[in-house]
Amino acid sequence: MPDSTPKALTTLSSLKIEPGYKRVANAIEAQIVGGQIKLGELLPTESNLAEMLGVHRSTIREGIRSLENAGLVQRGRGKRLRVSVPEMSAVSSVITRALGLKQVSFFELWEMQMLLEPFAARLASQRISDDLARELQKNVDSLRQNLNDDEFVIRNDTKFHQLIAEAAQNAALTLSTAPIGALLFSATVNLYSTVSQARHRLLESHEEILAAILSKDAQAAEETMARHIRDFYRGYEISGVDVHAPIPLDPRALDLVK
Amino acid sequence: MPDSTPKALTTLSSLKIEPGYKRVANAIEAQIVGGQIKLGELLPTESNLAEMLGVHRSTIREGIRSLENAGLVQRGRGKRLRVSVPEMSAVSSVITRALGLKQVSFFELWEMQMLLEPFAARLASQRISDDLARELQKNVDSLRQNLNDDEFVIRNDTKFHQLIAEAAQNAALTLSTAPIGALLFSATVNLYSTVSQARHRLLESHEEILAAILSKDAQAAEETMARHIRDFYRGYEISGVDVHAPIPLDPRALDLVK
DNA sequence: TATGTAGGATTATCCGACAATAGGACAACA
DNA sequence: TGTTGTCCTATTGTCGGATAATCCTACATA
Repeated sequence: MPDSTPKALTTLSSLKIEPGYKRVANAIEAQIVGGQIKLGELLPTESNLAEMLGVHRSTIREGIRSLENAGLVQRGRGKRLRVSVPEMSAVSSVITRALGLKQVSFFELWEMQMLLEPFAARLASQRISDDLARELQKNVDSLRQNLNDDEFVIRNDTKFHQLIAEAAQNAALTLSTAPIGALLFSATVNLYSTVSQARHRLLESHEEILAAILSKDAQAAEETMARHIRDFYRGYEISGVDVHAPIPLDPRALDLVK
Repeated sequence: MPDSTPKALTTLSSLKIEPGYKRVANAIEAQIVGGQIKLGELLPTESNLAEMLGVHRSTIREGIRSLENAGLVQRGRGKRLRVSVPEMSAVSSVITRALGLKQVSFFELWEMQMLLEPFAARLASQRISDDLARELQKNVDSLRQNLNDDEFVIRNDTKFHQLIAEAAQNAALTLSTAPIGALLFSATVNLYSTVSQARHRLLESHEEILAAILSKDAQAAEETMARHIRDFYRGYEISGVDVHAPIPLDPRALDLVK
């Protein structure tokens, strides 16, 4: 066999130039990240950008799509492009999709939840704002009243944990918990219809956790939440699904984070 | 003041139809997420898609950009579109950018790191593969040899934590830690040049952690890592920067996750 | 004060064309 | 045999230009 990789010249960098639409995206992104264009400001019109960067308007449009998807710009028919802080929801749905396609297992997600949620509950008990406290209270109240509506229960549950994450006032934490919660939705869809007691235990747990948070008892908040998550695991086991099998990605899970 | 929100008709859903490119993106995404198109397969050509969906090729192209950015499809000049699992790096950079623009503080990130890293170290000590063990060993060795190259130290440090997260074999965990590590890079850039002892302590810590993981001592792995992260916090404080100020987003941070 | 209307600005979509690249088939050559 | 050069075709990348749909503002009207 002849030497297929000669010693010299093995470290040549590819001199391929990036396609135009990607250069457009990078250029605009750099302006935003670098702070030359401030948040909330308007971008030049597509026609202007095309002129400025010396490419056709179609190319500009393709480049901007990338940024739009990442949440860096918002656009609308007839409206100018506006620079915006990426909505957490936009980012969350990217993560959710990725994890879903990555075929993560229930166990992996649960493991993370078991780490994050009690921590979030502890922080929430110390930092929750009056507004969020009210909203959390309302959330639990409405759960009590709609305990037999499966769809409602699941959405309400997701929202409950989302509110607690928010109350913890840590953006990185919020961003980590949201996709996990959304994905576990897929796993929970059939849980409440098969395990009838589950919904009552859910309500009790939420009430306990709420009480602990409102009374600013960090220790109790952490513990009740931990118990709640462990309960969740048992419920899943009882329903008979393999915890190590990849979670089937339910399309509704993506709506959930939006 | 007249009633600006009449009682009836308050729950009308917006009947705005989505623009074409978004419908295109959704349609293709649904096919992928739903599993009709398997990973690694080729998508129809742009022209075919245009014909199938009844829109112009330009519209198809714009729709596909969104998916490309999210990492769902890969493309290249003259090459057909290929469906792919989102690269973790693509997702990480979206998260990193979002958190950066969201102006998160060092404290927020550190708080998360303090939760995640010791946990990752514990799992890694129980689950690490031989391959990763070797790579981790090599990582620490090369740190010992390049201890005076600031840029190298920082990249090496990021990689160290990334490897441990991988070793924990939990995709959700990896995805949470990567962006946090990358962003803290921005914060660390000036640390080692100002605090001269820091780099030696860094090496010692990494050696300790490595030893704990390789000997599969979960307890020690968790504790040494926790100490390491706390050290990091002290170092940052000493350098005199306000831990609650938003982290300035260094462009290199985005390269780091790629 | 609220409602209707006109006009310009801007994005959304379409049309059709050409350039650039990838990939394969095949001949020429050492 | 294995390498190189040359063709061809399929496909993406970019372009120039056109039209429709929508937003925004100003102004008129009741």
